[in-house]
Amino acid sequence: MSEAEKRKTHERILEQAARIFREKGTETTSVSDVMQAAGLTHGGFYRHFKSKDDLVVAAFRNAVDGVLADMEDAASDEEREKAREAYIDTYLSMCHVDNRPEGCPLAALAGNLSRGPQDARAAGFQASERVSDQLREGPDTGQGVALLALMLGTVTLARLAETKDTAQSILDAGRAGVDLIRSEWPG
Amino acid sequence: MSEAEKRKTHERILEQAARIFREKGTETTSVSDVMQAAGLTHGGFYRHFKSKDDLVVAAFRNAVDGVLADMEDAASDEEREKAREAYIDTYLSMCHVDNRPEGCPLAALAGNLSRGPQDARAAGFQASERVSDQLREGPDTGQGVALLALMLGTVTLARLAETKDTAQSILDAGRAGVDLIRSEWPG
DNA sequence: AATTTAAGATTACAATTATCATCTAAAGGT
DNA sequence: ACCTTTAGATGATAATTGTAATCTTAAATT
Repeated sequence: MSEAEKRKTHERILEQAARIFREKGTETTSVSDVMQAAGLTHGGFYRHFKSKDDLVVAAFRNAVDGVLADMEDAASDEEREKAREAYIDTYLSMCHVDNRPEGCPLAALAGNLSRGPQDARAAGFQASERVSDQLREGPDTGQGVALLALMLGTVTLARLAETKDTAQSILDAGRAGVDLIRSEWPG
Repeated sequence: MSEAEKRKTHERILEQAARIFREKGTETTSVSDVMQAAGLTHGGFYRHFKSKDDLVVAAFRNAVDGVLADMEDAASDEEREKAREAYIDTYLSMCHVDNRPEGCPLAALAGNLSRGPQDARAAGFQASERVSDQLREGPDTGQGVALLALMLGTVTLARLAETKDTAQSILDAGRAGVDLIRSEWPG
């Protein structure tokens, strides 16, 4: 196993962890589950991470990097605006509601992180700042925060719905609120 | 132990469960933890509930009844309006951010419920309908949904913050959004 | 008063889990 | 070619947990 091979394995563990944690939650997912998803056995885990808590934070960060890439890597203001629009559309879509493993890490894990260890909560907070910072359109950071809060809450509620129809109507309500906040935000 | 005594015990288990589940989450809380908080040992648990999952649902419902009592029991429209205002103020307060055990059950558990068993998710959905129904001010149910989503998301984000100051600024952003949705909702 | 019932305590059990120790084979440096 | 290191596998350990069986005592019923 070369150095590069190890990095690849490390990355595979991270990515699978990011998926499974978002899908099933961190507490109901065992280290063994993650390693198995990465095509490994549980024993080698501690060559890569200090503890499960450590993995939770690293995987969360990895997931955040993934969903923010398009917006943060935008070269021009035009591109950023386009990426932001796409982000919101995707966020408030039925696809996002159904697709937890690749969806917003905050929508999936914020509740868990905030009652977890310090660095987990800190990672969650940093993520929320990065996202809301990308969402805001003016100098007031509050707009970005309100948008993220509304979007996150909307998907959380939609994921409780029993039918696609009700889920969709929840998404529609969230979208109407987002439009309002984007067009009428004071300042 | 009389019949009434049993009901009291049952209620005590429910209330402690509702508190601890909101505080620490359902997966990191054991049946034993709950029974201990109720001043009992774990053995008698199954005289009261079929399973832990059963308790989770019952405790959640109990918690929802608690937080909705003021609004749903309002006699007049004036009282209801007053209760709604108080609900929103309390919801978007630092006290709520700090006080998970007695806070909104959806803010504390929605993420967990939606990936749990059917009846847990169903209970979460019903709760969201009851809350959003109380929050809306007109015929459009969407407004209530948007308000709940924003408030729930706001508290979720505020609970990630490291300092009271940042938490408060998140609450302020949520409040501004709520005001907007209340004053400018279309229709 | 005698009998039955069941709430809650004690104990037991099987499954799961995070973490560690040990083993192996292959990579990299000598 | 030999030695050292280490990624990953296998296996062990100790703790926790959900659930069930059994026991005890006090209430409800006869």
